[in-house]
Amino acid sequence: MAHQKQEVRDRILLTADRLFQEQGFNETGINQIINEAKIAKASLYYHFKSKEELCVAYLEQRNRIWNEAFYEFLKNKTNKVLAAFDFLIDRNLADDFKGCSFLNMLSETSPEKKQIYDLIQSHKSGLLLFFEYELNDKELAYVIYSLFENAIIESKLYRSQDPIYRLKKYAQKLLER
Amino acid sequence: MAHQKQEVRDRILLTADRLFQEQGFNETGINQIINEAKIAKASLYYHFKSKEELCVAYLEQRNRIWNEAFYEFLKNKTNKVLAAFDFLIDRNLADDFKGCSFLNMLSETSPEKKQIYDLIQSHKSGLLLFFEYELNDKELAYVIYSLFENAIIESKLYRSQDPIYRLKKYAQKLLER
DNA sequence: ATTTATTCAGACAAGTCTGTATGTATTATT
DNA sequence: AATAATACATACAGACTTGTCTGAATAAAT
Repeated sequence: MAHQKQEVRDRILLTADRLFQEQGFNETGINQIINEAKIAKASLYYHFKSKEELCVAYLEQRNRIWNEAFYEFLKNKTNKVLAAFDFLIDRNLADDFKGCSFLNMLSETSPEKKQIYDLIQSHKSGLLLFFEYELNDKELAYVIYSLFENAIIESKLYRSQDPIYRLKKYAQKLLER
Repeated sequence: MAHQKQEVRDRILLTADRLFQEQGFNETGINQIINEAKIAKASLYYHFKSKEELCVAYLEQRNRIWNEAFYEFLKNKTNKVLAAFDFLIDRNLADDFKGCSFLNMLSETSPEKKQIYDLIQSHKSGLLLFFEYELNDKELAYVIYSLFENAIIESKLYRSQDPIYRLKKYAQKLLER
């Protein structure tokens, strides 16, 4: 096998990752991806047999990247639950308030695409699991998780970090009981 | 002015409303709308000068329809805050778990479309205002509002009413303090 | 050295998209 | 009855979409 194989495949995925986040899935065409990744169209279809398959690979990669960054960020934090909210602030600065890639995809796809729904579900389940693990209280975890999710959405909608600060504070109060 | 004017305009909006919800905005073409509404393309562009303008009218109408149904549902309920969660269950049954039209649009548009962002913001602000009015406690209202929002999203993602029941129960506990 | 895997460039198919243009027919207002 | 508003059908422009195909070039594996 050519040693460039991974390189080209990765370049496709990295470019798709960036464009899907910046513009959304349906607003990003195959042609734009191959132009910006500087690869031939035939090379894309050599690695992915359809745009949907590329979408699946994208979500898998996104889940990996997000989790790595998330747990890396929380590494040296004492209160990881509250620190999770700070992570959102960093992300908004990095991606200009594009919001959650998985929720964005959820709005751009349909339940018939089972593989895609599954990946979104498993990303969100993993996140909820984190809160459950940290809090040892499933009910409280689900509430904090909801605040966390809404913090992402509201900060995207208003293009402001304020909702995050505010919801973090409310989360803190709930933890203090 | 022809008395049919409103009729045709309404038929366009009603059809767009149904299709945008069923399939999403970007997945719905102008041609499908005019076919299903049984009107001429020129008639659509007579009433709306672009698809984006149709989008704006759609969101305005959706906000009206949603609020009417919402407050009608809550009319005879004693605990309106908790009843709001029951409203979500009804809506999921009616629209087959399509989720929130405004959040769906949020994922399909960009902040440059200011008018659209504004309409989404004002819909969500109105909803938050409802909770604030009912609860007389801005902090609690924002928390319940977050549970409500996440109830919509999770029930869509898992195509299940369970998240709503669960989050309603947690909301109830928060109210009881 | 030969086979196999990978990448390239780009034409092409077959369809979609939004929006415009044309001309006519119907309806309402004055 | 004359004028203006509305609605019609439909062709068309021009750009876009995903995906296929061809044929050659390069690189790796055997």
